[in-house]
Amino acid sequence: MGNIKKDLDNIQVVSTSFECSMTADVALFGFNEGELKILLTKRSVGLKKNFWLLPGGIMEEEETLEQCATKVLLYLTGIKNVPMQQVKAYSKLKRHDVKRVVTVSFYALVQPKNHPIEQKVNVTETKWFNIKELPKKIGFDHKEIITDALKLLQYNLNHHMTFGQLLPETFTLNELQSLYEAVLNEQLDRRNFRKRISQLELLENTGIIKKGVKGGPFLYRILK
Amino acid sequence: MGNIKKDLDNIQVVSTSFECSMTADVALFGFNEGELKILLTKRSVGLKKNFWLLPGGIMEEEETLEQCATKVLLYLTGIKNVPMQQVKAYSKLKRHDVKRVVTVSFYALVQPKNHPIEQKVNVTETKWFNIKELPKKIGFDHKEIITDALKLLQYNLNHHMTFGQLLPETFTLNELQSLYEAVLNEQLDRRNFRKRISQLELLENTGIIKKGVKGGPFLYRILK
DNA sequence: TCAAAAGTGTTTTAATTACACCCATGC
DNA sequence: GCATGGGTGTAATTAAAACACTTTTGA
Repeated sequence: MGNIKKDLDNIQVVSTSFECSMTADVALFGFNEGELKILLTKRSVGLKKNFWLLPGGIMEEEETLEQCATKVLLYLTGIKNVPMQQVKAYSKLKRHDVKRVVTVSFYALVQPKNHPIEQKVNVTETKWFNIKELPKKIGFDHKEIITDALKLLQYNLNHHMTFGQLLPETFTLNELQSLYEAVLNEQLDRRNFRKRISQLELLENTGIIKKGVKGGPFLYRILK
Repeated sequence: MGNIKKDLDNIQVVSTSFECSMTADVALFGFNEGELKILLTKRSVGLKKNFWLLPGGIMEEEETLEQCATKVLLYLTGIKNVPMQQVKAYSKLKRHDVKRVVTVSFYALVQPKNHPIEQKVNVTETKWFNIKELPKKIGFDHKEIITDALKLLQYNLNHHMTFGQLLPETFTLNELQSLYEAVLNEQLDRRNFRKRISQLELLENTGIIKKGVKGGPFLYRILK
């Protein structure tokens, strides 16, 4: 744990305190074709060029971690206007190869089709991966970050029906159920699911029937 | 959100990246006389001399945030060998008066009687406060940190019966119940509580009866 | 017209809640 | 011996799980 005398002196924040680079990493989940996806990038500069990474980048002096997360997502993928949910801080000593970097992870939820990926500077490839089929070469500790983010997403969906922008503004109950099934990775009984959702009283039936799909399902929206 | 061109350049971690002081703050909970307590300190140096603060201090180059949390608790209070649970990162721009400081909070659980407070350098006063009777003048954003830590403690106790060292190694079921009641801030039915606990199958009856208390209650311990 | 998906209720089972008496111990 | 806390079970309620047929629509 280092030198005790020095630590004792430095426990107060003073001008000589150790400083550390901080980054925000974003686990961006998408829902598409009944599958839960996550967006990974390959960078053209810096370390880990041959590894898939979460969008992430360093925090500047005049921004919070939340703002940083929003910024890096925009700059690396062109995606914006997505609420961020903090997950966890990671501070292992050797997690970055060159220097000490502490990262704080966030997750965010979008529909991929609403956010066509913009190829950005410093990025060679950006791709949606099925959460069940992640690539082997994931850089840094981003595999662990993805796992932790998914757990929190599962918890929040299950307990508060928070699915952000994973679905369009109006959606059928079957679309909602298949989202639950993809996120929780389990099959659900249709009637029990609908009963459970309906007694939360968070949705309203728009009265509009979705066209182009057999059965003529109603579209629902989140109750304001 | 600052200068876009500069941010684009700096999204990679490079030698010129912004660096920031980081601290770990510890919400140390104690259980005593049927009440949930939290330990706050007044510092003799630095800012917020007239404010109560959580034990906390800056992270050094060669330690993780978890190690830092362990260290600051030891140096400010003499308390050691307590597992830490990460709660959340706080990164508001003006949260520290002098310079940019990002903190990550942890909670830990002890019995105050096992950890007599050692008056440490840089500390003028250290005191256990009933969680329901916190002082008005709490510095920085530590009030918010306490609230968030308590919520996580409540969740973890309720869902996983994780009460750390809040109780001695052996304890009666009534002691356990009154811990639950203090943490969750609600009354529980004795028979329903015991049924619920017993079907978790996490405790074992030592067969030993606790002396000095009427009724002759059995002592239990956590099953290994 | 037929294949595919939507919509809907009831029964069974499990979990939670409410509730009262006798026993053991310390004072 | 009596006041205090310890220990225990059952009935009632509520929540969760299992389960099948009819209707609607697109192809």
